[in-house]
Amino acid sequence: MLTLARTEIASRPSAASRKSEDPLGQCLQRAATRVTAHRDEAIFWEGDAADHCYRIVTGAVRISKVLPDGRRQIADFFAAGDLIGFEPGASYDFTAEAVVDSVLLKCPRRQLEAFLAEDAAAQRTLLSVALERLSAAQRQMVLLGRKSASEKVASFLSVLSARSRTVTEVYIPMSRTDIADHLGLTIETVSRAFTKLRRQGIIALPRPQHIEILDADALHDLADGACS
Amino acid sequence: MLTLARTEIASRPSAASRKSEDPLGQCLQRAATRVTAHRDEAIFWEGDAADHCYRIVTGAVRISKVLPDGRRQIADFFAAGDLIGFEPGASYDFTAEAVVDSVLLKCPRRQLEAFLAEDAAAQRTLLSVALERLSAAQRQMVLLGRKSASEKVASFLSVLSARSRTVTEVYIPMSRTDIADHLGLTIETVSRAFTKLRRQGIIALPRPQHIEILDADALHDLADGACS
DNA sequence: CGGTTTCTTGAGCGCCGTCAAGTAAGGTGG
DNA sequence: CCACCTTACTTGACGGCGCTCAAGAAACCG
Repeated sequence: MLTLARTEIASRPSAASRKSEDPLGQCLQRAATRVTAHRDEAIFWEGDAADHCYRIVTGAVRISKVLPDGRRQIADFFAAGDLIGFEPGASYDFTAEAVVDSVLLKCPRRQLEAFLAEDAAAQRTLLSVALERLSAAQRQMVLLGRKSASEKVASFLSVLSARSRTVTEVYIPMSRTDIADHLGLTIETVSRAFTKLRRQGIIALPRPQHIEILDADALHDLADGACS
Repeated sequence: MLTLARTEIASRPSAASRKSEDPLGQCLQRAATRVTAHRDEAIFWEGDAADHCYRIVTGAVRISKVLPDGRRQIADFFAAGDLIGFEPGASYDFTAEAVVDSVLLKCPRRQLEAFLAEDAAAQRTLLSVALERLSAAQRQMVLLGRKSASEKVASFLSVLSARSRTVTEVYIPMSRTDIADHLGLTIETVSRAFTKLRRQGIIALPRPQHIEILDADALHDLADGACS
């Protein structure tokens, strides 16, 4: 089936996803079990005991927090190669759910902790990953706090295209609801922003989950807030 | 002078700020030089070569990113004991400025890197700090993306009081502009939110930079989005 | 005490959220 | 392959929260 391949976001060029800098790989290979999570299925919930870490093999995962009245914020999306659920405390402080049908390696936390205690290089890699994510989180804060709806959507597409294998043709695995909850908007506003970008000739939308970037420069300028 | 003591935010109860879990201390003591930064003075700029790390001795520091047209987002505030400027890449990806006159320990990055390579415990501590900050960043994303102006200000005061030595009387070292840029609001909206909390009897504002929390439960409920 | 900066308050507007309807896409069974 | 149903996305009208512009009040400092 070609569908599975198309539903994947390409891995980010982060340290952990490259074979040559993947000291966690051997640990996970030995101690981990293979699990699957179907579309919209939870991998773990915020507040659960953080007993396991997960490495995404195929698919895509969203991590989110929800307010008592249901308002949701998706902090980030992850793809093949990424590690999730390695927590500072005893319990997960966000919920992780599969965006599309996904396969993961499930590794006991104690096992990973023990491995890290003996392998300084692996620990250093994990520190780099954490710092990289912190950097991404800060960019997302600028987006959420200071960008307009159009700029938010342009930024999102910009990041997605950078992660994508094909730069101009980008497949969007997540729903408009997920995009809205990631950008601090409503689905209607996201949809209107897409339409606006299409009318400006910056993107084409052959199908809702399939965009083509027609003017990359304009998209990036808009994303970086360098437009009037 | 009592003023200096009053202008400090109390240190967070993070791992790195406690003496017993401070393996970085000895490294910094040996290799670091003492520097001062006056109110609103930059410690380093986004894009500069990240050659040094800093540990705050006294005072308070804000880290921020600015869009081309001047829109600013303050990602976080730091206080005595906190380490800033330890970057994943070759250059700083945010600007650090003193909120009040501050004293810092300036340590060459190479020195710290070398120290970390030999001390696994210190590295583990740094990983914990990074993960803790990532967790805080995710909470801030919920705030920026999904909370109302009143909820944002209530959350801010809630965090500030948790970090403060005295729980009910809280000193606010930063300006309304800083608060606004941290919460994704304007100074006018921040001011109006303060007034609203005062009229609701949740806080008192004897002076602009000095608040008293009269109803902690109501403040926390509002901060957590558990109100109508 | 005067000057400067910071904070507060007010009036009006605009972006985005809400509510509602319409349209397209996808999946299922005949 | 197509009718049917369900779900997801798009578009429109309207209102409200928060931004903009402007003035006034308070705090801070020499």
